[in-house]
Amino acid sequence: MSEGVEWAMHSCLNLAWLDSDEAMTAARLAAFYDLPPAYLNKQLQALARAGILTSTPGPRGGFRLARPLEQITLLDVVTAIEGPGDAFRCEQVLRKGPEGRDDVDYRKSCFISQAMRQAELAWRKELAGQTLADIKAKVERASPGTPRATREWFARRRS
Amino acid sequence: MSEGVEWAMHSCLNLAWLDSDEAMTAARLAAFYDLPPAYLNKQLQALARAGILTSTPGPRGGFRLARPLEQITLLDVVTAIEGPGDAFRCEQVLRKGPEGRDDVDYRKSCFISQAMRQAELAWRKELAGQTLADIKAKVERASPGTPRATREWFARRRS
DNA sequence: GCCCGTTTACTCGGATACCAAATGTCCGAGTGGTCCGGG
DNA sequence: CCCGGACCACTCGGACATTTGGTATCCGAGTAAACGGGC
Repeated sequence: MSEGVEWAMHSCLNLAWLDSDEAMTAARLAAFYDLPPAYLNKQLQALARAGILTSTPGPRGGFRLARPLEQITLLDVVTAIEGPGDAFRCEQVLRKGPEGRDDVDYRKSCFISQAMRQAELAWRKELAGQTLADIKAKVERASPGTPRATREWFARRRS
Repeated sequence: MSEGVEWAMHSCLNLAWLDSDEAMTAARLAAFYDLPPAYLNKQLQALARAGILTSTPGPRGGFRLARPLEQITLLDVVTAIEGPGDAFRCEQVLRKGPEGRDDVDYRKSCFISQAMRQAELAWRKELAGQTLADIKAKVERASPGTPRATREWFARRRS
């Protein structure tokens, strides 16, 4: 799985801890975790394309959350970065076998494919069951100073 | 996910349909689905290292199942091919943050990491809940001629 | 005919190329702020 | 002092390198069978 998933989730949390009326630059968000700025920008673009963030160019521009964290599941973020395809992609090897037929979609009929799909479905269900708001609440419960510290760090780095 | 997982599972099923007292060559198993022989050999080696297959060199050598299908879960095959690592590998980006500490294992404490791990756990649980014997039974129920046809195909290709 | 040593052909196993995708970087289009001149 | 326009700095967005891992291939070590000669 791509590295950008982790970056995207943490950056979304940071965005949630900032005043939502001001946009945050990709460069600032990258500096917070010492990440390559241009590459994080690429990931944030993916989030924007997925409708999770909104992007505004020009001075005072940047990224901000497109909707409240309660409406952003972990699956949303993963899908935005990794794409909608399944991790296990059935290449329909049965078609090349001696009994293979061209008019059959083995992604549906092959029992191995079905089992793998079922497992990924369980994975997706778990991810869809947790929102970033849940994560945010857990973090604030474990270390209540995080929101204030994060805001202050970005304010100090405004220079 | 690697292509080899699909190849490995189908090849294990084919091995199960053959007389288990004779080993089957990687080249024959590859020819059944028109796969690159040397590359399938590589995947079968991984299965052998994982203890799923046993390999014997020399003439009349090849691969055979190391244990009955009932004791081979889909997770076993996936782990053998993909390795034991998680798909989502937490790079502990929090450590590089302003509040990051070197003596903390963020793979354990980070709530994002926990959530992703929980989802993968559900995925693994689904895979571990199904054995190749279950798949084999489903196939034989859907198309009972498969075992005989497979045996005959390999017998005909013995030349 | 039977046994044993040699040859031989066949298999896995790992070392070696190749290629696609993830990772990382750079520059241009576009926007909003800012500054300056005029009223 | 207030307003309008031009300039400018800043940001995203996509196009362009680089590196890593998956894909594919080839050749050697080792083994068991087969063969031939001797008893």
